[in-house]
Amino acid sequence: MPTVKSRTESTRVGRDGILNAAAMLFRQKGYAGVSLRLIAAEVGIKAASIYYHFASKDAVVVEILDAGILAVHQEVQTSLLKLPQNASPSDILRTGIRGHLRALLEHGDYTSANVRIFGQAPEAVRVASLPVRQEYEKLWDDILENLQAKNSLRADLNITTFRMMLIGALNATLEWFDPQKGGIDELADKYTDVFLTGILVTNGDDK
Amino acid sequence: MPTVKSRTESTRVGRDGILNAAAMLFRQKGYAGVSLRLIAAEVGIKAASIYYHFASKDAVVVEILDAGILAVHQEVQTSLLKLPQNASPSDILRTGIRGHLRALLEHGDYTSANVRIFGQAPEAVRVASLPVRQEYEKLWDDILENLQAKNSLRADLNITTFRMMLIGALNATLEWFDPQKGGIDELADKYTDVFLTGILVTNGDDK
DNA sequence: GTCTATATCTGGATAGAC
DNA sequence: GTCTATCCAGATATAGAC
Repeated sequence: MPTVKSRTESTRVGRDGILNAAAMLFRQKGYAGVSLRLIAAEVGIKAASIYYHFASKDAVVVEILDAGILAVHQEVQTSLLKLPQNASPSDILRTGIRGHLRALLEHGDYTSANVRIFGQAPEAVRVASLPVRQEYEKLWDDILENLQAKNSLRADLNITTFRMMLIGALNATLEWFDPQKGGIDELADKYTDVFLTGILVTNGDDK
Repeated sequence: MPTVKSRTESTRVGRDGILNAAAMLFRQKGYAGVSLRLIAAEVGIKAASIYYHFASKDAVVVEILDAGILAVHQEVQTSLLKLPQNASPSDILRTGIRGHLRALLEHGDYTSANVRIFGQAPEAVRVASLPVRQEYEKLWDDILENLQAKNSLRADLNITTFRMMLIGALNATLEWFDPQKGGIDELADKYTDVFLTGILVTNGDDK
């Protein structure tokens, strides 16, 4: 797995160069749409050279999937840790949502590739990347359960279902988000507002 | 394009049989993961025979994409038309959401295939299926704009952004929904509740 | 660490028999 | 309307030179 440092520097050579190029291509074309020849061409080497660094195409894919989840996990977690102790439930959710969207839409070839190709990858690949995935899900479950225990979230809200709804909605932005038409933080605010208080005009607001 | 009738009967022969088999396979394996040989094997014919019915693999894909959107469109639209004239904003949204989820999760090889492969298909295929897609988006925009004009939705809600959030969230259920663990209508209710009024405990409810 | 060369397989697509 | 046979491009992967 590439180090966070080398990845943010978008290394174009060696092992990390292969992973960076592969992540970008998988994000665009999906699992079966990317060949080792294509990855190699992007890096500037020949396909056979990839086998010096990786045992197979799927070995490359597994590393990209794991790195993608880890990147969102870290972004969300460190954002939350920077919050003051007395942060409100709204602040906590807004910060988590913003962190996820930033990791996905801002510097996210690995994260985006994960969202795009997880569902199409062979069974063995999906199984191999499950543990890292489930840890991220647990991060959100913990956040949400904490808030519910403090009576900040509705008692009848099913945390597991809402977590899947939330992550699904956030990941879906990948299909249409255009940085030209609006910032990530503005988008995070809009999503947070809907999830927190919904879209209905509140009855009795103007009484 | 197959007729609705033959599609619900899951025809296994001829032109419609090819489309049915292809839709099921594309849903599972994505655009590049499905070969004409695989489709043919599923139907019980040889790959070359597909060319009697279709000009190319992408011709098959385009028909599946269009049929998938049309199926959701019709399900949502007819559900809404059955509502009484005095249906509440909540009823309208709940009905639309339930219709979309039913089309997607219940009898939805075409609809599911659309969600899965649209993003991976070649440019030409995506362009070809854009008009039908945009018509469905307009259906939702009309619903939402009507409600906002009646002052039922918050005035500051951006309809386009919310429509993308809504459809994205609904489509994402495809990745994890398991009919063994809960019904579609219950899921639709949970999603509707969150979208309508959010997840926060309302301040002042117990005053 | 990357190359050339190659083995083996599978992909979309076409020609022509039946 | 489906078949067999085939073309050719592209896929993963391996062997061995440099």
